[in-house]
Amino acid sequence: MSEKIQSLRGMPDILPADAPLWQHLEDTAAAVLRRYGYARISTPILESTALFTRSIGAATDIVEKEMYTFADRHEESISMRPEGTASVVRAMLQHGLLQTPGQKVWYQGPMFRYERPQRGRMRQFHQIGAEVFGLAGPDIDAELIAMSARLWSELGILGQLRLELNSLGSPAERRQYRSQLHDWLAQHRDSLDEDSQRRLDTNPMRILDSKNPAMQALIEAAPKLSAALGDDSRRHFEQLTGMLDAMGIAWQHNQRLVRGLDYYTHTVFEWVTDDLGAQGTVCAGGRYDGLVALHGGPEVPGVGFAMGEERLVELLGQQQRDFGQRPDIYLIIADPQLQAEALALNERLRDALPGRIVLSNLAGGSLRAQFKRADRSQAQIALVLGSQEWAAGEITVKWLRSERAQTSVSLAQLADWLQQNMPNN
RNA sequence: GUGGGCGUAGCUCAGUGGUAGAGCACCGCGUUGUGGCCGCGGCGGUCGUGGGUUCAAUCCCCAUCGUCCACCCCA
Repeated sequence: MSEKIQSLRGMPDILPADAPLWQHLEDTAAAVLRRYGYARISTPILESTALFTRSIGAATDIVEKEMYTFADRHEESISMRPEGTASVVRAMLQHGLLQTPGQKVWYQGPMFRYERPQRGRMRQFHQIGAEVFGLAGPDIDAELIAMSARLWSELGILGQLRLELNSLGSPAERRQYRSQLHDWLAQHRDSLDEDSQRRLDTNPMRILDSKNPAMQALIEAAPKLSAALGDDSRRHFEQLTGMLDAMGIAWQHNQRLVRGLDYYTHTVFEWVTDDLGAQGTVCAGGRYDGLVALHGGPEVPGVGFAMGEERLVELLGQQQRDFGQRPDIYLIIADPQLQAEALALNERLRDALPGRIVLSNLAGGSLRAQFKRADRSQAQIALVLGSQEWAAGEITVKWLRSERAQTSVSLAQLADWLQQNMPNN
């Protein structure tokens, strides 16, 4: 007796029942991205481990303990991508696509992080992301954020989200603030909780967004990041917020928003909801001006974001909308002798009505059983083909979702008749 | 990696130290050419797995795996 094999922990199947939600999200996102001039890029799931350690930061949790890393058959260390930006930068650079400024690309696909699963956090999860290269000004930051806001609005979830915004300044300013913060926190080491003491030397800025209530007073008293910004950084941020205001996009300045990845500079932002439990960030991004150079490329600035599809799908699922597409026609075969004729008839209908969903009853069954299946399929119309109809060159049309009277239509005119009589939905 | 909750039918869950039930779903019949509502019948479980206590364990104990939620981290 063999044991049943199950899917790996944290790697869920996405079942047909949820497919319409995913399809709606991905279709909507693709359409919005297209309207802003983004082209799709697809990169491999496996990359050199060094790509991620270099860009995400060797001291981050993602690289330290969450990557799926292993040696391939030639003992090269390879990793499954934990996020999308590093791969996109690599691909753009590798193919010389950064020569012209203003490249806009987007991607969609699975990412992998070895974490303990919980609501909104899986080991295999999916992101849709957008990246823009070669534009340094706040205008593209603003357009990028506006594009995300438009997507939320088209998905009907804008009201559940709030935009949090911050500036990390230039790499130099960020570095300087980091050490200033570290020194200040080190003086208060005794007031830090266990987690924060551990973070003090590895990633002191992360202490700022600690959830521990006992830490809040200390965090309030700590030196502010905004005070460490130079004139250029401050102007970038002010121009960005001015543009957001002009576009009517509400935002909040969250000085504790520091983001997890090492490569961010200047603008960082998150779209957050209270409707998903502890993992409320639905989309996050920012500017990464040093990243391309870090990978041996020219000094090309970049900015982008990534959204978590699982989290957005859950949000969409909370609204009781129906994204599924229902069949239009279900063909009932009243006489088993007519199976071949029935299949041929439906092929002709599919030729004539390309926009319609046309089902054939398969595997026989009593008329009663076939009607039951037709009803359950949610089809608008049941067609009944039996020996009586066949002899007369007709077919029976029965409306399943309305009280319209059952009728007979000649087979020769069936496609035209359906065209004229079936409502478009 | 840490803490807590939960594992009984496809799903949601009851239940008892003497090897199990409901609702929904599914199949059939009531109508030998008509679905939905209703009625009747049926299919379906090694009670997560392994060990221990006991005459006897789905129930008690231990371990293990899975799952959910939170911490951490992050989309």
